[in-house]
Amino acid sequence: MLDMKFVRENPEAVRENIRKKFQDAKLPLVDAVIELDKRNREIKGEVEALRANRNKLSKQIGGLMAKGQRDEAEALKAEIAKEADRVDRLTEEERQVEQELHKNMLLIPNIIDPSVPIGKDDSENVEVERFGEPFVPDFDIPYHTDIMESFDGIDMDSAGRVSGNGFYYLMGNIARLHEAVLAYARDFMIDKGFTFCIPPFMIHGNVVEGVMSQSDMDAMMYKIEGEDLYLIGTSEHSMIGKFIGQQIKEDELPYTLTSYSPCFRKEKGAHGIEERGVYRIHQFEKQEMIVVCKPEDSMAWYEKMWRYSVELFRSMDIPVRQLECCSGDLADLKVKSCDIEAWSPRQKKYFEVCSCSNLGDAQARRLKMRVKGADGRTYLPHTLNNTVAAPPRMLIAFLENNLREDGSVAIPKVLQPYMGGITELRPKKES
RNA sequence: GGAGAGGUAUCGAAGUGGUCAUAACGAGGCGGUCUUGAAAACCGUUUGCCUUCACGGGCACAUGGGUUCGAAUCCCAUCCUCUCCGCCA
Repeated sequence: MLDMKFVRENPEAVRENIRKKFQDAKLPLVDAVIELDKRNREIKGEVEALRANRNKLSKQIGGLMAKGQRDEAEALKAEIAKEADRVDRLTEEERQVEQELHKNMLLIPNIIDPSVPIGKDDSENVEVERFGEPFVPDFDIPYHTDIMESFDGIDMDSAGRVSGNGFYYLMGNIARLHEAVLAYARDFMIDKGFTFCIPPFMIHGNVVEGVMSQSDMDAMMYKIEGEDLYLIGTSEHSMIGKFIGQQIKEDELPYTLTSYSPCFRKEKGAHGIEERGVYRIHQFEKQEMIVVCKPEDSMAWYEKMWRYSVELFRSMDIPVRQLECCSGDLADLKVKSCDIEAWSPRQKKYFEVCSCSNLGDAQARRLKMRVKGADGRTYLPHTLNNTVAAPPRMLIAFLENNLREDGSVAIPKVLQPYMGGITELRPKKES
């Protein structure tokens, strides 16, 4: 969400930004909010003068009553009553205009960073850099669920019966590997100086509105029936929501947090053939990193954060690349974002495993977070988030890249302590 | 789930229908005096948002409604916290 003052003073910049994101349908919103803002200020001017007068007279009534001058007090009451209708009407219109204004403001996308490449959709995202050799072995890599099955590590059939499509049972060593990756990712971030957190997995509607756009909310969030609670789609939601309405002391910045949570997503929309198995599911687990910092520091944190993901994946011998989101693929709240994609030797292409975003002050403004500066002024902090590791999807990359020709899977050194010291997984039956 | 108490500024906390909410008082922050420096003490200062060139004005006492000329204060609903009981991993 943008600052209304900014829109008022820079309407062309806001329009240009909408065009860069190929959301021309939203262009009329700019004139609409400027018109609503104008009307809002007109109403305020009038209604506030009326209120000022009423407040003044009411105070006089108080004085007269204290002195027992009832008649004079009644005369003033009558005077106030004359304006009451107009005040009520204007107050009602003010409420409506403000509501409409707020609704439209939520739809106008955040101003993207000048460095963001311009493009229509995800097909125009830009590969920035590769890390590690994208290696294709000379034997066939099976589909990830087949690899897992070779270790008796997954049961999709039961999950279908119990919970439906989009759920899974992980079993045995695959389940253990899933936990090992999370534990390793957690300790990796703790070693970087981040504070480990376990947040609530359900949050109130006003927090949901503060951290994400309406369209994301509709496509992602599960609501608990009969209560004002939603299942989180990522721990970012409860970790940023943590600061709702809070005044933050400047010397406490930056907050560098790493949170674990299960994530629940409706995943509305078509699922392609490559999204079978545990690639796109309604429930998964994730270790996340969150930074709340001064505005001038957010780009430096952004750079640091995506590099942490690269470092983590490289420590498990998984080749990755950084893919920068183009303007059209960037969610409305984001200033800049990139994906870290892992190499799939089976598909011979990269696929998304991490998503790093700088939200600027958009979430902070929506949540009414503020920082008290050393000079006494208050300002909005910037918020960032990035995936550390999100199994089971990241297990796809892990298994495909560590699979050997004999069907066994090497456990990288960094994960061995979390796997009871074992160095490899051996398939149940040799194939 | 039942009973009770409560939610006021950065924090603690007073205020129970008006004329100290321009939010008492205390702490913290900031500035100063004193000091070689620091601590202590003392003096001053310090809520946010909107609007205005400015003077000023409006709004906000968990949130949303209501009563009233006037609500932190009274009424209703919702959310949250604490205490006790019940249930529970």
